[in-house]
This record gives sequence, structure tokens and C-alpha cells, in this order.
Amino acid sequence: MTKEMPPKIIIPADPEHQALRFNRVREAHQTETAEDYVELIADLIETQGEARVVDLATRFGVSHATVNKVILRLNREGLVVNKKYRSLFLTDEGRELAAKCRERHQVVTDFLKAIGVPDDIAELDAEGVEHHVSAETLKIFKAFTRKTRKIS
Amino acid sequence: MTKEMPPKIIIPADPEHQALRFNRVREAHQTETAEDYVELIADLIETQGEARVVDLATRFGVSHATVNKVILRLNREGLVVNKKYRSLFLTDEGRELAAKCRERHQVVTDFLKAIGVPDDIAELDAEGVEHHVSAETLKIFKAFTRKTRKIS
DNA sequence: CTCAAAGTGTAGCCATGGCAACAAATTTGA
DNA sequence: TCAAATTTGTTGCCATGGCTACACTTTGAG
Ligand SMILES: [Mn+2]
Ligand SMILES: [Mn+2]
Ligand SMILES: [Mn+2]
Ligand SMILES: [Mn+2]
Repeated sequence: MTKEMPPKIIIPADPEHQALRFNRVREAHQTETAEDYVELIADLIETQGEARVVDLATRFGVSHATVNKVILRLNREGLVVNKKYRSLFLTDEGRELAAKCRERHQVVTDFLKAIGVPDDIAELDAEGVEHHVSAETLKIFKAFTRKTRKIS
Repeated sequence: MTKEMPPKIIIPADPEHQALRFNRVREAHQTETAEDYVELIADLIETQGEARVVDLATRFGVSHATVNKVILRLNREGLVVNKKYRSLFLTDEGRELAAKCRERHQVVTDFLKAIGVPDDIAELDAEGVEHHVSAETLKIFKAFTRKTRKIS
């Protein structure tokens, strides 16, 4: 990384350029589990008072064993605090990430609705799309939604 | 699954409804490797005359061993035909999927550019987003791009 | 024609995130 | 209170898609 790239001309068919795209998608996949987990944990703490393994399992549609394994990783990565047989908490870093993800999720959902996607479909699509939208695109989404709302 | 759900009212905070969203994302992840592979194989056959393992590796930014393993799966799934030490071919099903994915990829890229996302960023984002966009949303993307093009 | 380089295949390792089955702790309600 | 139900934890299995190292085949330059 950080080779010298003087004028940085992008040739779309350039193999290395293509590799960059796929690398970025793979990176997104690395982080998206963590993102969805901290987001849902934050939501549960707000709406239910606490985040329990069994609720995460139901909401994600996976077994509690799977949740447990992921939580172990998130703990290792410093996003989640868990004491045995107790409900889950977020670290400061986890809370920060959750806030960022919730905001982003909302921007994507609102945008899809703004361009006319039915609410239920917008919510389905946003769950996946959110993890692949760059900051620049997000900004454009936000501006578009704002503009549309002023009109209507 | 397939419990009786008479009027099917969607409550956004409903845990089962939430599980549906995440299940859909997981399904997309199951298929997206296959999608990107057949799309790139089709492109290489068109532009280079043949699709070779080493080119796929370069374009995806992974080792040739990884490509080989994925190709094995795609062969098992009836999308790719490969003879030892020979270049890769698509089955009819593979070609069909490739065409569908290329079209979808193009629609997403064009849409992002149409709403003002810079070309290079649009191409980055599209590579991930394409796999999470429903048919309904795609239709709306297409209509929006068409409309925008008429204006400009 | 030869043989070195390039390409391909394979084995074995890893991390992630699925699962079922079983074990342990906690909570609940009779 | 205390036993049953619920929740949580753990183990061991699987598939995917990463990697390196090494083996084999094909290709092409000299
Ligand atoms: Mn989300
Ligand atoms: Mn998501
Ligand atoms: Mn694509
Ligand atoms: Mn893609």
C-alpha cells in the first residue's frame, strides 16, 4: 500500500483497480457482522432495557450458539463487555460504532424510501446495502432525501 | 417456517420481521461470490478470449489457490466447466447468471453516477451494493437514471 | 528441442459464522 | 422453597474463502 501514484489516472479495466474494488467488499464483510451486532445491542438496551443472547438470536434468526461465538469475537475486539450469564453491554468504542451504524442505516433507508421504494422493501435492502456505501455516497443520499422532503 | 400469518401486517420492530432482513443478507452473501466470478469470467472471455485462473486471481486480488477452490465449488454447482490446466468456461446457467449480474451491476453503477456520485466511487460502491438490491429497487434505479439522462 | 518460467493443482493451515447436542446457571411460579 | 423452564455456555461438527508451500503441467525462448 501507499506506493507512489503520481497523477492517479484510473483505468476502469485495469486489473489492479478491479482488485481494489473486491478488496473493499471483502473488508466490508469483515466489519458488517460487528456493525449489525453493536447496532442491535444498542437498540435492545434502549427499547428493552437490556440486550440478552436469546433476543439477539431471535432478531438475527440464528442459534444462540452462533450469537455466543460472535459475542466472543466482539469482546476480543473490544466492542462488547459480557459477564457470564449476564446481559450484554457495549464498550465506549462499541457505543460509538453503534451510533455511527444506526445513523448510516437510517440514511440509507430514508433515501430508498425517498426515491419511491416501498417501505418494507427499503428496509430489507438497506440491511445489506448500508455496509457498502461510502461516505461520499452517503452524503449524496442525505442531500437527496432532504431535497425530496422539502418538495413534498 | 410457513406458519399461518393471515393478514400479514408488518410491524417494523417485530423480531421475526427483523430476522427476515438478516436472513436475506446472509442469502446474498451465499450467492455473491458465484455472481462476481461468473461475471468476471464472462468479461474475460469476451475481452481476452479466455478466462484463466491467474487473471481471476489478479482481478479479485486473491491467490490462485483461492480461485481454484472457488472454481471447484462453482463447478460442483453447475456454473463453470473446467478441464485440468485449461482455461475456464461457463455453463449455460453460468452464462445466464453472468448476463443478469452484469446488467444489474451496470444499473447500480449508472444510478449512483446519475445521482452525482463520482465515477470512481460509484464503481467501488456498486461492487458491494449490487448484491443487496431487490428487483423492485433496481426498477426504480433504472427509471431514475433514464429520467435523469433525458434531462441532461 | 529443451528446459526454465509461467500457470495450475493440491494439501494443509486459519478465521468466520452457521448448526445440534449437551452441560450449567439463572429465573420463575406453584 | 425448590423444581421446572428458560437462558446461557461449550463442544464439536460443517462450509466458505482466505493463505503458503510444494508438486505438476504447459508454454515459449533460445
Ligand atoms: Mn444495520
Ligand atoms: Mn446490516
Ligand atoms: Mn459485479
Ligand atoms: Mn460484486
